[in-house]
Amino acid sequence: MYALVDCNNFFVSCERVFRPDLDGKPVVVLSNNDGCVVSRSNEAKAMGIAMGVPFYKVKGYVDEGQLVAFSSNYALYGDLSNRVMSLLADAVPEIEIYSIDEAFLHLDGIPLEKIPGFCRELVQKIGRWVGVPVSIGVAPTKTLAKISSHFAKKYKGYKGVCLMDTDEKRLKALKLTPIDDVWGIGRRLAPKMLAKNVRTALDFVQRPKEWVAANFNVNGIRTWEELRGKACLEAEMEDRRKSISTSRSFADMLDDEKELILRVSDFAAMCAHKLRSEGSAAYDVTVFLLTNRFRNDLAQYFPSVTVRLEVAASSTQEIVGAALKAFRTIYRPGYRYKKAGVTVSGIVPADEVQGVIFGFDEDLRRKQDRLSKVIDDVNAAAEASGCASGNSLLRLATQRPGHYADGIRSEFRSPLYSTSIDEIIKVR
DNA sequence: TCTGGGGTCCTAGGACCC
DNA sequence: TCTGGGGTCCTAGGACCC
Repeated sequence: MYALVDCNNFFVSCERVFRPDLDGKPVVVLSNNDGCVVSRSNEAKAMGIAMGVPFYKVKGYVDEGQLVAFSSNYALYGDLSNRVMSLLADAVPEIEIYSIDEAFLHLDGIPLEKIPGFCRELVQKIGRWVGVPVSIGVAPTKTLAKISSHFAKKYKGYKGVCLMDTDEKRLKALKLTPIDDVWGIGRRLAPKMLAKNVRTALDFVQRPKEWVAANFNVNGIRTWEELRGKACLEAEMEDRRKSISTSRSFADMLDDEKELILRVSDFAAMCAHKLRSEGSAAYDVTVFLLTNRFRNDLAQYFPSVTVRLEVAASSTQEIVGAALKAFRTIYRPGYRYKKAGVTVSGIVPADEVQGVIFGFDEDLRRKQDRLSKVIDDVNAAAEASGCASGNSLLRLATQRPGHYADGIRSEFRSPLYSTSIDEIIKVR
């Protein structure tokens, strides 16, 4: 059996850990730049606030005092996520962390009759020790465990744990699950299903396999098998990410080349830092620019280009250098840019990088890597001591001066309750 | 006025090879 | 006049997820 552990309204719940006065009240958390609603308390959902709605459409409620909004605080959510995940990892032999707020547990070895008690204890432990409410769905496949967790979340009677251990329960749950709530059926497939008169998960599993194969690709067939109780999504135990991105929308549109160079340099430096922090190096550096797609009255331009390095790199100088080279080939004056980003891919372990290319300067590479390590160490020490936060005390001259969050709206940011030493002292 | 960010996988078509 | 068959790799675009 698989258990899917899912944190309820995760970002909102994280904010409430330090603001218990907000329990039972309508609360939302906003995306970067205070753009969209990305997490809602049950009370906010009940007000009709949709997932992903642009914030300006509901800001009126905040002004009237009917709704509390928070800018996103990823340092806080990341920290609480780590705490939840480590409790889970201690409880079972195998865990797959699926996202910041979800994990699959493999329950092999736990007798079926003990699973409900085991899961309820986990729910209570996480509630007591971290303060975040979680729901657990248990079923023979991951897709069914997802559905099971929806029931655990939706109906109070389950007390946070729903077990789907018989065919009877499975079919009943499938009947109550609209097809677009199924994991793997998204924005495009759902209308296609409805057009073919498949309205619920039960309608889908009742179709013959040949019908599924004729109408959908292998993912459709996998979803169908999973819903019928045959597990076909294996553990993806990849320990190394295949790509790393850093991108932001700007509070205002930018057209100045020099200003964009500062931003692209920052994004590239952040990618390089993330690469080093997991002991990786990358061959490919992609830069993209986007104009404002919501402004039909303005000229649109969405260029993207990838530069391939001869030898995988992770130093700030090399990644930023490649990103600026890429930027220069796509930047066109006369457009107003709303967003830019850098992605590094072709990721390999840093210690397997070899300088076998003719003309590759291994001595220079060693110096660059040593300099990057010094930059990381100094910046980490600066941040820990509170004299520079959120960004690098040490940075390249092509990066922006000041805080990296400058020029990005975050009007409703909560304090760094759990990761800033000053805040931790206050809370205690 | 104001509309996020970070990932993965699959597939079709083209380039290239023998 | 008549012009094969089979394979791999890469890429862009599309789909999905949170």
